[in-house]
Amino acid sequence: MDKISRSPAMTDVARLAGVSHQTVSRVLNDHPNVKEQTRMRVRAAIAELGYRPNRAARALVTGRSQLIGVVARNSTLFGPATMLSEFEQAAADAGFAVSVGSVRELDRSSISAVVDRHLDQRVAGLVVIANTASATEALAEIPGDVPVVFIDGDPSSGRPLVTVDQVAGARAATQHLLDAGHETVWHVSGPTDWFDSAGRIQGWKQTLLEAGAEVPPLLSADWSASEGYRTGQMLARMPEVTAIFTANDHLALGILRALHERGRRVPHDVAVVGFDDVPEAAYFIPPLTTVRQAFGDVARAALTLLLGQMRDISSAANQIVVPPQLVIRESAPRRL
Amino acid sequence: MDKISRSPAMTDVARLAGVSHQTVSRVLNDHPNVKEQTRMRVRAAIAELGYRPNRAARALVTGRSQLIGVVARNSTLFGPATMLSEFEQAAADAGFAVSVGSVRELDRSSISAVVDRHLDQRVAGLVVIANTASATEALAEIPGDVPVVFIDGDPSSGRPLVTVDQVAGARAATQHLLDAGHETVWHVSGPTDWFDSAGRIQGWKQTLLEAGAEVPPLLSADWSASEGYRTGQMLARMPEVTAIFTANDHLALGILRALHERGRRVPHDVAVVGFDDVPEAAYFIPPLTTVRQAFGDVARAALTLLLGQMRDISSAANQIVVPPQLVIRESAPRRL
DNA sequence: ACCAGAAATGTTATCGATAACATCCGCTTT
DNA sequence: AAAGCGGATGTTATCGATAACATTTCTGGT
Repeated sequence: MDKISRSPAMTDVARLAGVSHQTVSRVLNDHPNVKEQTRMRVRAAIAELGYRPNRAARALVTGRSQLIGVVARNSTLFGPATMLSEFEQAAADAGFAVSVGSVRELDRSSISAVVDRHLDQRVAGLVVIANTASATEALAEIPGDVPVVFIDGDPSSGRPLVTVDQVAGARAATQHLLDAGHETVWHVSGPTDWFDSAGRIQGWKQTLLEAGAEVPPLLSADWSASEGYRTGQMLARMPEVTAIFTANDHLALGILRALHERGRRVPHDVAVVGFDDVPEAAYFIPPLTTVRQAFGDVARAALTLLLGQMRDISSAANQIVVPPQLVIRESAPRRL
Repeated sequence: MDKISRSPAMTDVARLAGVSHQTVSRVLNDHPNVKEQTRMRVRAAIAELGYRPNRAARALVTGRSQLIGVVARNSTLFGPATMLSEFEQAAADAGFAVSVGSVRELDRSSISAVVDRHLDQRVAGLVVIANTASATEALAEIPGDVPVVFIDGDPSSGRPLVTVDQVAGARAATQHLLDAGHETVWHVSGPTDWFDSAGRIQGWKQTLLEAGAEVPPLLSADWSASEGYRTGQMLARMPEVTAIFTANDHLALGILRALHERGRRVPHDVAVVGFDDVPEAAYFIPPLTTVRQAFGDVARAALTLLLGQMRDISSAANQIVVPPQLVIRESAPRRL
């Protein structure tokens, strides 16, 4: 009757199987020195009782849990949200739970607080989605003995990091527009303190310089359709603007509307290229040419790096760069 | 020197403060029977050592952690993603970490697996974002002694639940279109096994019936712009269609494009109302009239219910319904 | 000044796992 | 046949907190 009162513990399994609890532990951890027959007996007992190990107890004694802590800025932006979702899925497949600690701002003290909360939980590893420089500064808060991987952080930090090749994506977008016959390409960037933005600006500028094209003044905005619209209202007034590369698809959406309102046809008068390939980009008016980021690949690569560090903490300092892919649609066709 | 070797534990604090570890525990848990002076001494010792309690140890002895488990379908859909983000923020403010366990499908066995993983972690409570009926079935898997709140689930289940009033939102949208002078309103719904979809369909139909308007055949789709486009291609061919209410904004986007391609002007020929009010809805062509859901309110309400149950498990069975809000823009103005 | 009862603090047991060490057993080796 | 060895298993200590109970120290009332 008191069998029901609480979930079974290792000793209950041991008693039923007629072994010591340590042997049960060995079976659970695939220790080699267990006789096959004993192993099966224990397995049977586990199944019969519906035993499930208590992670808290394990975490207490090993000092590490089956939990991966993620530090991210609280946002519903497509990139970060997708990244989180993909990472969570990858971690689940590997048997890890994911504890999300989001912060309103990526400043040092907020990050420090979230990291501390994660360390209290004795997380097995940390993933920091660090899209601004301020986040990188906070890495000082993270002790050296806990595995960490940065997603989207500062490539020059030397820390293990996975990121999409923003420069290459921007180059592909810009080059595509030049190849279509435009004299130059205007760029509406994201917030300049984001690494993503910086990489895209760099790729855009480099491509123009190499092609000997004029580099127009940089316009920057946040990531919203709203700012895209505001910026688009200006660009629409300038007849010399025939090609625009925007730092994400939502900005592009706002720009498309501003162009539309001013009677400038896309792509006849102005060609537009976005970044991200949000699922609805193919249904903008007109369908958006954009750069797709393989968030799933990034997430899986980050997990792989993290698992590597868990096995051997000194295996750090690997950096993985995932290539993006240009998706050509009507807003910027191959040839006008 | 071995001070550095491991993070300080309660006994270290106790020694420094000259009290027993139990007194430290009392200070930490705001037990009333501690002299003010002792309390301060302990606090000082805590600060000096940078002591932070080990959650695993606490979870082991209390059988419950400072972790809230969320079960959600893996998706980047605006609604679920926003909900998760908002809930995480609310939980963090209340001192809880959130462990996300996402599933590919909301079928019984997947949910059961995720719930088990959460229970292994000895979560303090569970939140199930249960937007389809199949998820509700799986509630049988959840033992009765762990606090649970459903978001978006089956209102008739009797379980504690927080949801947006989908019926009211759909009524507002439909009535708005009727008031603008349309004879009837067509509806493109989401997947019919979602509660959201069902509520919106119900509100739409009721409003038409009460107004004595004809009820057109129901069109259903998934939530994507792609399906919206496909459906829109049909609707655009039917001259009698002058008003469309879609189950979310992305569907509306696809429909807007299909209408545009066929030369049907919005709102002159056809008025369109969406649902969600995604941030970029104001920048569609034309800006979208839609129904805004207060996800933040839902998330906070869910947390409140959960905390209530943690204090007193029998306090269950509260249901909270959050009203939505019609946002009128150009795709369906007040009067044509 | 004394005693009861409450307030403040201390002691010991406990949660459920792994770590470290001890033991037992059967085999090979000499 | 004794010694040595390694595989299989058991025993005991341990992680760091809270729970339960024990003890000491204040109070206030007479």
